[in-house]
Amino acid sequence: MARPRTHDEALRLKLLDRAGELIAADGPKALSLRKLAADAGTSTTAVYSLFGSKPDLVNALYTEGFRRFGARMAGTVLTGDPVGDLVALGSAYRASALADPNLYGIMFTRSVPGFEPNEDAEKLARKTLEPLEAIIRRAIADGVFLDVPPETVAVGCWAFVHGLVSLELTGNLPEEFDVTGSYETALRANASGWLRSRP
Amino acid sequence: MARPRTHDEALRLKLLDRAGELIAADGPKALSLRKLAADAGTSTTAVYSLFGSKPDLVNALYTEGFRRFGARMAGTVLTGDPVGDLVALGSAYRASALADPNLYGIMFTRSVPGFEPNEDAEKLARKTLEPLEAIIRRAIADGVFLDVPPETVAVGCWAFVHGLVSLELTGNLPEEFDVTGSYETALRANASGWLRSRP
DNA sequence: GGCCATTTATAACAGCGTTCCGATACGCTG
DNA sequence: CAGCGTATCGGAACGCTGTTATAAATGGCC
Repeated sequence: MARPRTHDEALRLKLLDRAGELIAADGPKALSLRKLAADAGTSTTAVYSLFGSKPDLVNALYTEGFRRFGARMAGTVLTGDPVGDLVALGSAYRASALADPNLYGIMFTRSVPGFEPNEDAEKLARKTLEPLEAIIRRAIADGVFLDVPPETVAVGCWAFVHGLVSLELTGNLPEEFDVTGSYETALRANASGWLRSRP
Repeated sequence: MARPRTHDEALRLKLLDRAGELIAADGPKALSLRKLAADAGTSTTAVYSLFGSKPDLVNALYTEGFRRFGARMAGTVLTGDPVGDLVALGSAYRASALADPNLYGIMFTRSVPGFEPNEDAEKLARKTLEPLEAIIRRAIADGVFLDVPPETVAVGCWAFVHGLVSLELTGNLPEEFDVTGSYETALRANASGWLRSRP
């Protein structure tokens, strides 16, 4: 019917790879379609026929970011102790964010102006929180956590780690503050707040 | 010695006001020096002699944002009950963010690419958290909270409200999630995690 | 083999932050 | 009061951005 892409899927991957590198190196502001196309040995219009627009390209990065992130979350080994498991999940969350801070910015803090994830990408993003919700539902059912809506607890835990991580990444925390040293203590305190009774 | 500003302080305020309006209306991306200057009836170079650069202008907005924010924080009435007071402070924090979400983005989530607050602005920002730290120091000294470094608790509380608010503002929370309804419950749970013993 | 849709590259458009230039207008000095 | 020096201001230009119109090249289908 029509001319197939001469550059094929290979160019698509090359562009995504290079886009990730540019963002990782100098932040989201350094991602320019012109530079990206030049680095990949093509022209800007190729990006447009492959992705549609810059936000659409960022959407592909967003999706890839959540794929990796979801794998880390799902791969965390759990013990059955709700508080301990929430701490473990929180640690994996931070490790994931620190491993690729600029990708984290795209995924959670809208660091690329004008980009909004599409519906599919958002659905994938939401699915990565399933391990968290499973732990909480179980803890409530077992009578270990307070009997409140599970989403309230899940959002509370998520907000806590997201807040800590994003304050850290944006440099809002005082320089002398030792995040790594306080992180688990704080995670444990936050999770303990949902316990029905103190251990 | 030199020619004083013909436009005086009046233009400076006019520019800042209009800049705030532009950002409030269409987000940080809509703040263009050209449009700003045109709206104020002057030219872009005036902005440069008054502020130095676009980031410097944003720094002025940042400072103004923290001035208002600090006033709200300091104006919160406290009762002496640590958990209740932390909930009250957290509510004031969210109210402040919802009142001017785009300003909140400038202050806490680096929503303007290329902007970094200068030292004075950062010092002012840090001072707005003093009411929070006072409550916590008192609660630890009174033996009501766990005996951990106060900064750990303060950052933990701050991270929690910041996380919740920023997830809400960036639209990352599921649409059906009722933030207002869960907010105080979650705040209370988070603060309770630091209690030495359950009430 | 020729049609046709589609990708591709070149170049243009509109916008951005910033800077150079020349003119202007003020404060200080004589 | 005159004039110099200097900071400010408006207009135009520079180099960059995302996006798009135009036109050439290309591979599948009849």
